[in-house]
Amino acid sequence: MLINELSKKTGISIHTIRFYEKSGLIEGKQDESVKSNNYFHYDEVTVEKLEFISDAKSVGFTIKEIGQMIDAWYNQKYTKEQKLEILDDKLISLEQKMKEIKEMKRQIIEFKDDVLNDRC
Amino acid sequence: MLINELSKKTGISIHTIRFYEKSGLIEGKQDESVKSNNYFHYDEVTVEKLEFISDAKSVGFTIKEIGQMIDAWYNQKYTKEQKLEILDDKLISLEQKMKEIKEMKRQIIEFKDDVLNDRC
DNA sequence: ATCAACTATAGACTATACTCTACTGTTGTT
DNA sequence: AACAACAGTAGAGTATAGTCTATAGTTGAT
Repeated sequence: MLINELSKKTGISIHTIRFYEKSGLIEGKQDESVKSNNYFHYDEVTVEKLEFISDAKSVGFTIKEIGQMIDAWYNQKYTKEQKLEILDDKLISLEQKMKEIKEMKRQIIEFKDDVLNDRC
Repeated sequence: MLINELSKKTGISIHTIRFYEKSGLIEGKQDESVKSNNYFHYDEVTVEKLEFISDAKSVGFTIKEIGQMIDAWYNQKYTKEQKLEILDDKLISLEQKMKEIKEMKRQIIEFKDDVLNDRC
């Protein structure tokens, strides 16, 4: 599919998709047999990746971290051991985020309690 | 205390503290009786606020959102009802973040499984 | 053949959250 | 009095993550 269809499928703007491509997160390929244009074609794996990017961004991962994860899963840039290390690293950071969120919840509930009891 | 001590106590740089002050998150006060300088003085509540800011930032809240929460707790800018609404709103967004993190964990564990079983 | 809709590239612009520099004035110790 | 260490303001610079504009060429329907 071309970029317009990819954009519609994922809900991510064409500009942003191009930005992700420049950042190395995704990659379209050009049809060598067609010489009249240089249009890029994208496959279902790219749709998957973009969905993953959206999810990963919303939990706070940076483009760089997301790129690492994508490389750890879809590419052959790393050895099996390196891939597992990267993914484990991300799991640990998610655990950390979980803890911080729980603590923040506790804190806000305390704030609420103070508001309810006119202690602030 | 003066800004240097505040910085050392909280581990937040003087520049960043000034940035937070300009952004309206914290507020030092000047000693009216001293005319020779315009040094700002900070209290323990400011230390508390800065610690809260650090925590809130690391769970992904923006300066704006953090400002709202601080206003909801330390200031009289909002009515009791508005304060509770703001805090409840933040609790909901934390719940949402938790869900997303759990889903991302599930996803990464799946990736790991694929790596372990040579499915990618 | 024309024209809207699409594609690509390059680069400018924006928002957020800092981070640093320049400059000036104050305080405290020697 | 001198001077390092600290204080303030103003504004420039940086990194991240987009977002938009300009320009030019391509495709497909009429």
